[in-house]
Amino acid sequence: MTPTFSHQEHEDQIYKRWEESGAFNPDTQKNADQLKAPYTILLPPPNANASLHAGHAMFVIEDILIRYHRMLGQPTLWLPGTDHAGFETQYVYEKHLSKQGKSRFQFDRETLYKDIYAFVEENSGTIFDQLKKLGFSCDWSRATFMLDEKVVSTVYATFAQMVKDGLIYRDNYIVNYSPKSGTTFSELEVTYVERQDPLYYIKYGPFTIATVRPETKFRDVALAANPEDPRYKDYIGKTITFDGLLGPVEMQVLADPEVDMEFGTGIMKVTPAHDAHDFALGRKYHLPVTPIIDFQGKMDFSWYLSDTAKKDSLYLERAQKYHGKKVAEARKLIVEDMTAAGMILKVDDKYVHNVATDYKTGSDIEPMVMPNWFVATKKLAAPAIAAAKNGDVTFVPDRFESTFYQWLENIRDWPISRQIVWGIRIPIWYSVNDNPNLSVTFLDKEKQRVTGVISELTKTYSLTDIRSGLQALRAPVDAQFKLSSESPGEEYLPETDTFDTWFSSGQWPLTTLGYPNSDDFQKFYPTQVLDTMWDILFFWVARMIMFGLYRAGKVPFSTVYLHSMVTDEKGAKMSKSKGNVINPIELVDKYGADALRMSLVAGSSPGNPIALSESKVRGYRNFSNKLWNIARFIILAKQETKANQKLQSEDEEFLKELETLIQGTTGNIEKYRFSDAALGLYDFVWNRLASDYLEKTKTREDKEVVFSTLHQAFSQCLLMLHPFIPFVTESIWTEWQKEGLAPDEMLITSPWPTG
RNA sequence: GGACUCGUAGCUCAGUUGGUUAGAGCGCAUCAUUCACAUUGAUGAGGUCAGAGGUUCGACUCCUCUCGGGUCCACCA
Repeated sequence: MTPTFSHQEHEDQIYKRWEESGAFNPDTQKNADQLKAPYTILLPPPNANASLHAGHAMFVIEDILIRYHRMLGQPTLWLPGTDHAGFETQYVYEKHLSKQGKSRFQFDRETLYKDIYAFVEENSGTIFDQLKKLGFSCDWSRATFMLDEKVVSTVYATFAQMVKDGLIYRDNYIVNYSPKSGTTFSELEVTYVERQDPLYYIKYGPFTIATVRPETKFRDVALAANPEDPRYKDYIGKTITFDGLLGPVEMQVLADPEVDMEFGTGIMKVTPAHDAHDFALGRKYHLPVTPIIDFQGKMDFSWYLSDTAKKDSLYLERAQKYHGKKVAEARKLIVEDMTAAGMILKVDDKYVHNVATDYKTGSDIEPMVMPNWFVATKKLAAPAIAAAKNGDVTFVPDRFESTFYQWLENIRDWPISRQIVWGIRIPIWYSVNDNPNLSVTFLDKEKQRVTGVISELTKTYSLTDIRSGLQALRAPVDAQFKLSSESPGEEYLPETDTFDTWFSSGQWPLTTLGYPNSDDFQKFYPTQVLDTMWDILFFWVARMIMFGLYRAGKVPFSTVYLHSMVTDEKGAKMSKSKGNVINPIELVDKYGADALRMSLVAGSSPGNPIALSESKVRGYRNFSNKLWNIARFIILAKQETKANQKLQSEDEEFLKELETLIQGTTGNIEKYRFSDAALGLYDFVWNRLASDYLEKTKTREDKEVVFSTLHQAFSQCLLMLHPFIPFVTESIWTEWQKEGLAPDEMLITSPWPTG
């Protein structure tokens, strides 16, 4: 044995031996007692084309649990997989395209999908190799990709069931639309940023209204004031007339108690098409929805320009000037014109408000009305709340239980359609005969983009050409549709929207285990622990609980463990822009996987951040070396053991402490106190066993007693340390096997000490 | 605006239902030895446990308030 432990020399071959031994697979795991309850964890699927970051390394918690339960002799399954990460991946691919001077709009959706698939395939696989470097004992034979056939078929079956149960509906709804990304975002994916914008006080006949968005004024459909407001009482229910930039305007004044008398001037305009609050108000009072911004984020005045008959040339000129301009640009022009016309009474330059932005690109979100597929969530949420209340699912740390309720009790319906190609297509088809007003965008034979209404387009193009060049289809909210994974016939065009990523990943426990009839599902569902970071508690964990209960009638896991967020050494969140990202693989190469694993576990507690630093990793590398040298010392001190050895009191006391350690470590793992377990072992081995007992007994005459005590104690420590630092412990075990100091069974499948 | 969380040694953090002189790692200082390990060993310095008040025989631990970080949710045109 070398004087220092060289992780490079051992880690890869140890991993190979574990894998070849069949230990990772519950069907071939040698020590599995099939009569015992299986133990299962699903690895939260990283993006297929991702590479490892420090957050993934935190899944070491799962490896500890898996290895511990494997050593208890349970059939143990840690099922890995990868996510297609719809939006994320398409975004990466688009950047890749733009480097080649191309854009996604040059491809029909089917070709684009195939290209992205190939791209992902080429860039996938590295994440698994990296997880292996960390020593993760996943059953790779069961690895699942989010777009695998078995996943898609289960997702389709769930969707069909939900349609049948009336949980799916189509609606025109105000959504968070990002013109830049060209898709809708859920409430969770929108980031609000504080910003200072001018607040304009605009003259509206007898009133003054305050707004940061003067460009939408042309499509206001009403005014609203608080019924208690004495300033406007007399106007309520009346229609007022005044001159706007595009001619005379007539508008009704509504009374609504939600209007804040304190804000601005106490009277507001109502623009249902471009504001969530106004949309709700519009619904309440049955106001028309009148858009003025299109899906490219440009001003659309065609509603005004289409009828030029009775309009003043000045008005027409203005409308033409604004038409087709980007929102920000149009706002500038409109403010100029309003100022010139004396309509702007005051501008508050210091107005600070929160603006919704696209969490990915940072550009502004436009609230827009569009047809969407929705999941009615109330009925799904109720059983999930009940499951947590009656303890079917518990949270570590438990304070997350209340945030879980808070979210589920206020859950909103979930828009599940995404206007992107990369994902699982919603299995819906529209008959062009039944739906003459389908709006369609496709590439013709010359690869030119054509957009129009299907009843018109079919006069010029064949349906086959439209179908094969299809990019996007927008069906009216009341369109007739057919649910089917395959095309139901010649006259059908497919829905082009895909499911929100979380719609499929929310079914991960069902899809990976083969709901409803596979052996795996019968055996491993429900799983035991779901370990992830708290940031996706709602996105993902809550959805899995809802889907699990909905389809299988049981929560998919009994414990939700919310592991630490890995930060840099100063406690700051790692991010590329800050330049403080620590690459875990570099640390593994330098100090070994064990050292990194210990660093992430020791001193971390669930739900709280954990600071990672190189010096900490170095310290735990030294611990690996310490173990290695204790093992060497014991080999050198090897003695024939005699029967009826007489222990001295220091031996007995030492072994008693070992006993306490075993109980403590076991208890700590069972209670998810991994840091305590790891630090307890660290302290015992280094301080009690090596610095204290080993040093004190060097001069003892009864060497065989000392040897056997040390040998026994250190063996037990190796067993208990194995889930935390598997490589060095297994390496030592192998050396000891050569010396006849360890049994033949590999450490990974050796029995956990019972004390 | 609402909720959660943290504030303990220079740094990063433990401190399990309140109980004797508050702990670890790293860093620092001094010394030792090449002994299985210099990726070592020994010794040591360093904390009014953010502040104030309260409950208690007793508070780092429980309660209230204040100050200061962090996170999440909601969001007023």
